[in-house]
Amino acid sequence: MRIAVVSDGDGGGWLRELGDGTPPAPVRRVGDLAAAVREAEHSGGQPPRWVWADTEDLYPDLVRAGVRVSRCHDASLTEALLLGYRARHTEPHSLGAAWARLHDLPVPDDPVRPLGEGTAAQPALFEADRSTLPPGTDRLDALVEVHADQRGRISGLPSPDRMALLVAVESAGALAAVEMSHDGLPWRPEVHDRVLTEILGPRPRSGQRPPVLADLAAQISEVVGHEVNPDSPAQVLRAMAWVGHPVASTRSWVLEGVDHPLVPLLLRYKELARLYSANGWAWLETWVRELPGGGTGDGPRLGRFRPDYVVGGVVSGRWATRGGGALQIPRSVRSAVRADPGWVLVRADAGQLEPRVLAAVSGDGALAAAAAEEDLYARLAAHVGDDRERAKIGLLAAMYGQTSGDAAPLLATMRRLYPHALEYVDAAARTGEGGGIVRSWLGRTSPAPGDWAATVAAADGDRRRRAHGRFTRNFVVQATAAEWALVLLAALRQELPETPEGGGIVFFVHDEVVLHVPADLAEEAVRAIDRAQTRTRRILFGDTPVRFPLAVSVTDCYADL
DNA sequence: GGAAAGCGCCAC
DNA sequence: AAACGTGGCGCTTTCC
Repeated sequence: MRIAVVSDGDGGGWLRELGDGTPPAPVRRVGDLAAAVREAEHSGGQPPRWVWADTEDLYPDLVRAGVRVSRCHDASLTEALLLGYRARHTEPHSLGAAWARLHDLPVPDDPVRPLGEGTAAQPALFEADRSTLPPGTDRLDALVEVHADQRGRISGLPSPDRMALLVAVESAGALAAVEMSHDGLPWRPEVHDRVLTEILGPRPRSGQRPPVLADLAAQISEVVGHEVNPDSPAQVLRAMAWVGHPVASTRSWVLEGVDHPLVPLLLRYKELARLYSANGWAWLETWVRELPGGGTGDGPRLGRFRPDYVVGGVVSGRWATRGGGALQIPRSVRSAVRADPGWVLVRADAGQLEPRVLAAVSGDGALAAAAAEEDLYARLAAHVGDDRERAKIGLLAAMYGQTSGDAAPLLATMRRLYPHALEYVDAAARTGEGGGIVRSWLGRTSPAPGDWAATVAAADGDRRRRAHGRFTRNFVVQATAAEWALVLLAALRQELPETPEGGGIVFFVHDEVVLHVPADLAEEAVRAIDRAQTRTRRILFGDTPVRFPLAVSVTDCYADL
């Protein structure tokens, strides 16, 4: 059963059951939307699929009210996928935009979502309507109409089941994203502060460098013979030339090739300055919130990092985040990620996901045989007759479109041993070089290049064509890997046991999920992960021999993993 | 004085 | 060993 729902901006809303082929049920007005949703969700039998305009608008308030739903149809994300399929990525995809296109009316721009509008913001129960529908339009009618149209467009596709699955898991991902932002990644502020102080020295007043950085900067200036700001690439470039070692850039790997006492100082400065500016005390204050009452008594101070996830924020279907740099938590501060007392972190990490995906989608028998193994690259090395590291470089080069350096001779070997796999990515690259679009396994579509005629005619047209070929070459693999991760996430939401508030999936990044569960639920969580991964492989690739092994570990601290 | 570009590093 | 895909983001410099 599907139930369309809109909120009234004041805690209540309207619901309407959607029958398959039968006339829709009458509209139901409810004063307490969260209570109505909770009731329908637990009324016995299979829970409904909630049809709504935008998960980011509706679901955070439900989650704050303590309500979780199992399934939804996010009309906005669905519209983006369907527009993308027709290579119309740049067109607005809100409910209002979809409705306007149905009625040949001017299409409104998508609303801009400023930072922190997710669950990170302070509770503001059922915020004002953010609809892009024209004033006076019945929002529930519009939603029902757009939803019916979307289902029709899906069923008209060459592979409707795949797009239906993609829509379902994209929507489930949106639910998971809101829940993860709400629960947050457990983060100990005092551990983070201790790490920073050990590496950088005590926290400085604002505007000053921490002691260790200040000392390094002074040493650098002393070696050069005059004041140098190591944060300025231009000044570092001049300083290197001044000491007799001109370099083309100040990138670390370039400097590493230079033998001069200035180099280790600069490299050390870069490393520490990065930590200070990207994940230093300012980051900690901005992004980690202590739980109310979490710091009482002798216990540790419990905090939460709550990034704002952007589902579908990357063309390939990977997620982006808004603020906090959640996709790049550096190893040096991961020791601050600790389970609460009595709880554990369960991490599941898909190893070698992209080559396995390539084996599955291309149907290459030899690569699939290697991908049936726990360590794909080791098996590859045996095939190729080379060491593991070089076999790995060869395959990655094939997927990324690298042609120079070490990879060139390896590629020829790869092409001979895994012809179908190589042809799969080569074909995608050829399409891209010709200005065409490619699709993932479930039908997510690469954006069409901008004015292609102008691109080709440009002075560097060849370079641009090849760059677009590398993009489409990688897209077919990366976008399908992202789908695998989305299906896993959706399956995991269903398989996981109920946990107390704050438990469940708390972090997700490309091919890795982190759960936070009471210690006595750890074993059950590990079993749930195992069931979810089995379902994921079967749902996506049927009876493929390819395995997608997940490294699962249970621990107190993310740095241990 | 703020926006945008350029650089560089972090993650997968 | 170093130019090969997707991103976020902070700092400096340049532009208006």
